[in-house]
Amino acid sequence: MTQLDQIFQALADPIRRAILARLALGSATVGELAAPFAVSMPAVSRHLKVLENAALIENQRVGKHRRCSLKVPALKEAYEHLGHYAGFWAASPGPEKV
Amino acid sequence: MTQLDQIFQALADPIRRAILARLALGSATVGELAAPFAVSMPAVSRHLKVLENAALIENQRVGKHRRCSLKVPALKEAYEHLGHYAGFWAASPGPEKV
DNA sequence: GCTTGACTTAGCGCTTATGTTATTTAACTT
DNA sequence: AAGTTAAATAACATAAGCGCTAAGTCAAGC
Repeated sequence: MTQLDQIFQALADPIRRAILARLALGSATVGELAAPFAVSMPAVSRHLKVLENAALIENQRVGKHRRCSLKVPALKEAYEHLGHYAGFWAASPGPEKV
Repeated sequence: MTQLDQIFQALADPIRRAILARLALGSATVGELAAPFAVSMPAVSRHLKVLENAALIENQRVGKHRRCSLKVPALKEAYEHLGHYAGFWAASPGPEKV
């Protein structure tokens, strides 16, 4: 599984995307990240591991908490991959009124 | 599974990304798309279905061939989703020389 | 109308993903 | 030292993903 595979795979889950969106506002602990979701903490812990393996986040212990934060380069890589297709929608306005 | 889930899920496979890259050059039949890969035609057929369900491609029968082509809006949607994070790498140069 | 050619669908096996609860680890608290 | 809190890991169940071969569909050509 390549890096890009892992990144897109990680992005393919709504909880994980929500976690990234939350982290875009600033770092957070695992508990804080888990709170909004109706899944158990272990489930969130594993989502975080998926994100970490994709290099989308990193974390660091702070006392008994673990503080997670966004890791930008992987996001950028995915963005730039899709950017190869940018010519298609740059050329034409797109389906905004379709 | 949301649309965005399906799009990113579809993008998480190297064969499917290669198929999209190929289609970026122009439409192609299923056989043409399958040729470069060391997997069976049914496998490619299912990859195409995944891409189709994600609205990343569409296809149309032409005689006994099926001609596939890129569907831009879904691609754009994924791109724009990641674009929300663009501020992060726009602000700082990024790890190009790290 | 039967065959050929281009796919798709079905059925199977294997691996990966996701969730749960229970247990463990690690670090602060008293 | 014992307890509490934060999070990870283990063990398990279920579902989904991806591959294959074999069989079905459907338009073209003879």
